[in-house]
Amino acid sequence: MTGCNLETIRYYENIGVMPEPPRSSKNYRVYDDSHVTRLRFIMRSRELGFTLEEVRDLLALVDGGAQTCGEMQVLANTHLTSVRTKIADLKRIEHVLSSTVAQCTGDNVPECPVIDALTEVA
Amino acid sequence: MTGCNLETIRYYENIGVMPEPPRSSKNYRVYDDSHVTRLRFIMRSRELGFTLEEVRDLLALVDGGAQTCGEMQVLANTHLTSVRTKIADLKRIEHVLSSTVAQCTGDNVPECPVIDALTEVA
DNA sequence: ACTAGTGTCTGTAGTTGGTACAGGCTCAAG
DNA sequence: CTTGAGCCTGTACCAACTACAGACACTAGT
Repeated sequence: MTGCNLETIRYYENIGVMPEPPRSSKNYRVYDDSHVTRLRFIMRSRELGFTLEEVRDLLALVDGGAQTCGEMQVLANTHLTSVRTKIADLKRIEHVLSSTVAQCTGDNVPECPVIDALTEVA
Repeated sequence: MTGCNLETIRYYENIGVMPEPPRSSKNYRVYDDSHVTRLRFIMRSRELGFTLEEVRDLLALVDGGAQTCGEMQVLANTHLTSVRTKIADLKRIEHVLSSTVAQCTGDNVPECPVIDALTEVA
């Protein structure tokens, strides 16, 4: 239903972000709509790059029943900041790599700007 | 000299990207300039986001003694592509998050666009 | 010479977010 | 009654390190 790997669901149960579902007579896990909703929430959070620790915080607010928009906003903004930091880091890397590769002749010669860039003292 | 964590150097030795250095009489590792150069090469590669597996490939070319600019260019370009993919992914995330957070009132109320965004079926 | 504090040595366990078995039970279809 | 699939638990594995534990070595101060 969610497309989530079965072992991942059990992993989430193990680390406590998914509740232990009731069991059938033969000890099979029996999930209902509430589990599906919760799993989707987790999956969506993960897709947006929240760590499981952050997901735990988000869920704690939701579970608390008294979550406020202000509290959620703080968590989302904190994460947003780290996403922006990662983008900035990767852009720096992209810049260095692309400008270095652009200097390559691509020839069958041992001299190479990429090696120079990796060898030079930063 | 490199600022690299000592245990990380030993880890690199363990996985074979750093050579086993000669030992002193008391079994202490004795490094020389070649080790420093190689470690810096690895550290710089890691800073640019190459995985250790990719570093291994880069080093294999360098060690081969017959590396060509063309071969290095291929490795660097492959990595560059994956960096650009990561940037694109993060930008999508950044967009969703920032536009969602922008709708927050930040008030002390339970209704929250962030929760809605995480709960909605993608 | 003695002691304290720091360094190195090896080896193993922990981290994150899962994935991939092994070995065993259960179930539905043919 | 068999075959193939599903679920169960528990453990091991991946990257790229970090953080010990327990043992030995070295330096400085007394």
